[in-house]
Amino acid sequence: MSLHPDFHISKMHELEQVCRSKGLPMTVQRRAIMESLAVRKDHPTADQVFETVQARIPGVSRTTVYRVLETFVQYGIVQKINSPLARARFDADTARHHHLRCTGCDVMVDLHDPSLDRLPLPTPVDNGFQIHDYTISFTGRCPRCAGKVDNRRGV
Amino acid sequence: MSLHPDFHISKMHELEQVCRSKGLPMTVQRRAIMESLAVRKDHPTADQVFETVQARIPGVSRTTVYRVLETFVQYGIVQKINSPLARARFDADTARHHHLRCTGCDVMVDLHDPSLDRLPLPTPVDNGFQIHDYTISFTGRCPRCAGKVDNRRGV
DNA sequence: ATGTTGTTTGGTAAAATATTGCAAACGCAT
DNA sequence: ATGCGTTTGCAATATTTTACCAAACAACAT
Repeated sequence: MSLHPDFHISKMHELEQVCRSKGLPMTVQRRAIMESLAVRKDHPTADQVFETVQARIPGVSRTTVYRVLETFVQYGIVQKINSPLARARFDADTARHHHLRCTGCDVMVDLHDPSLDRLPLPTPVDNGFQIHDYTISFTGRCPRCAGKVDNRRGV
Repeated sequence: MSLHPDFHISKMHELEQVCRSKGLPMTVQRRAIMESLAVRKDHPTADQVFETVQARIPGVSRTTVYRVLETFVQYGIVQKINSPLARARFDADTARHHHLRCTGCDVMVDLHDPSLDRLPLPTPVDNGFQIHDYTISFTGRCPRCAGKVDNRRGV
């Protein structure tokens, strides 16, 4: 377990703090959505979060889940993560870390590795880009898919 | 210009070779789609490619563009690249390189930097992942957006 | 406890994005 | 030119995401 075992608990505290300091109401939906995301170690799409939240709040609207996730991203307590697939994926861990995606089953997990967190940031050269941050996306095979062939070559 | 100035020309040769060796017909659509992608320095979505191709082949179908891009990805002559946004983006450059995305306008450009291409690959530890490859996604501000505030915080 | 206020939610609709099935058209080798 | 297998375009469909607005809710002050 690379993450703090009580990660989702501290994440709920963070949510409370942000809501309080920004004057945002702490709704049951926001609570359930954050907890559903923070207890997972994969990086679900908005619809996958919706399915999980539905089990806890039967009448919840899909719209709400999409909207709340975007709100969380805007307040910096959830991040959208890099994926070449077409759907956005979300991650409650906003500290710098990296991701492993299995090219067999598309599962995504975290990689915390301090030695990868101190890459020298490229400086603005010919393109003039000011670089602020980065994440590394590793691709490979999870243990369950190690034997199979890729279902999505090149992705 | 970090890429070879005749990149799109050699890319067309590569397409011809792949089609020939795999027995794929070289259609005008495939030619136009590859060229439309290869001449760009940004990394368009399938629909953006469709718009460009439309200008050259007025009756082209959106379906064809989506389909051909996926075919190119399967044959390894185009890659889907990492983006936290919801839409898949495509890149005709399949050599290892990295990407810069502006958090202001979402433009994506390449970063070729050999010193970033030899990162030590993490070995399977507790998670058992066999890592094959990686790309680094840098975020920052392009020259045009350097002064503005982000339109998508945290993305 | 109760009311007030501003925000959020749910539901519907629709926009945006992506995929499928099939007949007609096309590329390529002969 | 002819024939074969593949690709294309179209139309329909599926999937993912956003917009709108009346009703419900959270927070705070009574």
